[in-house]
Amino acid sequence: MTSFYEQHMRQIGLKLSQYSVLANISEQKQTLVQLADRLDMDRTTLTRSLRPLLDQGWVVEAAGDDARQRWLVLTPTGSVFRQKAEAHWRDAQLALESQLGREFVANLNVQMQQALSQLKPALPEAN
Amino acid sequence: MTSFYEQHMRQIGLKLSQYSVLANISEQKQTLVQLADRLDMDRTTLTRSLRPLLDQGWVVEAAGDDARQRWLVLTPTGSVFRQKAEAHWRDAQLALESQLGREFVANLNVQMQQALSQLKPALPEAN
DNA sequence: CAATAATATGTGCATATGCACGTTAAATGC
DNA sequence: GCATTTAACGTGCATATGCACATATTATTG
Repeated sequence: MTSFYEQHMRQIGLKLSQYSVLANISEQKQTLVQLADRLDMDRTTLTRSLRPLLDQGWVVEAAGDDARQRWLVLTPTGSVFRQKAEAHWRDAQLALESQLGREFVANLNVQMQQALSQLKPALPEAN
Repeated sequence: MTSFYEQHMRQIGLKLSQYSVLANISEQKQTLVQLADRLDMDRTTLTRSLRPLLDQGWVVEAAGDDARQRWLVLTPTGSVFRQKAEAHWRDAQLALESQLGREFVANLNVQMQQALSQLKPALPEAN
């Protein structure tokens, strides 16, 4: 399934993980750790997925009162690109649904969410 | 979920992928490609997962009439170890079921199988 | 039967990922 | 107010994976 999405996102030069980040940054500023928590991904992996988005100017880092933190903000350019990316994401979604059935995919999403929330507390090495 | 199984298999020094191979070799000889197909995994990844099993003497390579092929066979020692490994696998399965519910896991298995079989023909880059 | 195609396999290389460690800065304890 | 602990972050290193390529062997075709 991921390779399905990868194929579609490649058309605009994004890895799936990069889209995932872009889609969750939005305009409200967040810290790296906050974002990593939200995405259920490793903090250091996020650092690396983020780099290209910073290089492209879609995301910028802003300093706050706490000098350790780096606030991440989606730029206007990033916002425009994000909309474009979302269209491709929806294409992928539709293509996937045409293979598996709309309900099948919807069910799977619910179940994966459920599995994640129930398994996460049981894993000591959880992100 | 994989990390769940990894934890349990680590107790007998196996990676999940290695167990997966061991569990599917059985005593009937197969080629690398046949086994890779059965496991839906990349041929070259299988080569590498197999190495430790060969080193431990749980699997041996036998030559046949076709000099290109290497027939893979589970040894008696391997068979004994496999049974031990299967016990740990079942432990992991039970632990997982205790977290998610027995039916939930069963359903997931069915759905994953279904998704795989329906998606695979649609992917040009499928293994 | 020679030339070409197909098959079975290993290996180099690039990439994604997570953990251990280091560094800087804030918070807390006494 | 200084010492210690905690927090936020980057980076080195190890590993798993898949693709591209190389090699050897069998099949096919003219």
